Amino acid sequence: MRLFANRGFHETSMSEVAREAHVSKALIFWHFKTKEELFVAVLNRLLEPYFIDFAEEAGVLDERAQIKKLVEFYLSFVRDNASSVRFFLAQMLHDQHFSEGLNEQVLKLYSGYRSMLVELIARARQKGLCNVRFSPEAAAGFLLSALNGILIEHLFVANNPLDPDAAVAMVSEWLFGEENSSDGGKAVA
Amino acid sequence: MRLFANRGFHETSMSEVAREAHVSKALIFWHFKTKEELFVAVLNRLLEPYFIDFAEEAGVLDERAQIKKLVEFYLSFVRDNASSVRFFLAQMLHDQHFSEGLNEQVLKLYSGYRSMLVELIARARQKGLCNVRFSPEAAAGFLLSALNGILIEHLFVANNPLDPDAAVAMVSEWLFGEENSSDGGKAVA
DNA sequence: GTTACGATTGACCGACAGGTTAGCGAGGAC
DNA sequence: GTCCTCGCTAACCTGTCGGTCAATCGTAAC
Repeated sequence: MRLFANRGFHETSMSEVAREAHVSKALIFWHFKTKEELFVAVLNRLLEPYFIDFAEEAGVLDERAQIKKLVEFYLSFVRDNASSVRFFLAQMLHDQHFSEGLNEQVLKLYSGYRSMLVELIARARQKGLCNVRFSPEAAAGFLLSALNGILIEHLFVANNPLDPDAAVAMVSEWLFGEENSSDGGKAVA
Repeated sequence: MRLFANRGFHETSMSEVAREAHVSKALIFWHFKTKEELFVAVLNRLLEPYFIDFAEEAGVLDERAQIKKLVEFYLSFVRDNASSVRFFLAQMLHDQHFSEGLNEQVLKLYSGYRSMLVELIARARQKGLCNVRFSPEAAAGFLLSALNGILIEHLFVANNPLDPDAAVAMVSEWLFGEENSSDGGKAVA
């Protein structure tokens, strides 16, 4: 996992994997038919932390708090798993047809997250908590774009702290009209 | 260029390059000392279209129009050069220390774009054209995040048209309070 | 104690990688 | 005509790649 994640598929040789794992190369080929098979196994293992049960975390929170928690969760996850996120991003960008299965899973995750957002925003608007003019779908899409933008800025601009709280504050302001004392915009920039 | 851009560094062999170029492999090694040297030459060639002179395009437009043009330009470029953008993104994500020179150049481009945005927003605010509350830096940062978010959605979600006009409309609304008839949010979502 | 079987190994294979080298052929200088 | 250089190539070199295979080890069943 470490080798594949740090150096990618083509730059990692089975001999290296065997050496680092302190087993013979032949043993790996006994457990996994091909290098690709091992790689997709690694992909799936690396993908596991991405599947979390948000329902249990939601609990008795109201929609506004749930949305904020969802956003905060997204950004904290990216912050804490930056290298993994970077790896998957690079993998999907590069071998888009080699890793079709991965693409599929990630897209499922992503659309799951989006639909949660859409539903939450819709309910919030119904309750009058949310004063944004767009449709829930458009608002969620816009929100996701912003989150992804923050994500890639974090990955590329080296010394970027990625402060989830500040971002959540901005989102709150935009979505709920909540004013907050701190300078919300600065962190995103 | 085609081989490296489509398949990446490690998946492209010098023999293939030679075959596609209808020359001998040795000739390539006569012109370029190593495979890496050829690759960075290719990178620089592929990067050329990214350097454009925006000043000439700005002309006599006011700040509001310039900002809109800048945003529209960014998105149109991404739309028209999607595969190139994808390649560079993947390259920078993957070999972040191998392609340090590339990283540097791209970052320079990026910060140049950002500072143009910052300055334009600052001037627009001075003239009272822009009613956004944030500092110009924060506004530009937020805007760039949104643009990057749209970019990666376009790259990953397959059938995503990336309509620059709709995005520009959204930006206008956010930045200048311009209302427009079309449903702006839909395209971004 | 023998058998059976899954786990494990070192030695090995053909293919191909990046890179080198000896030399060929055309053309300008003299 | 001879020489020299430049652009170019076929053939080759060495190392490593993904993958195979016959043989061995450990252990549980009988």
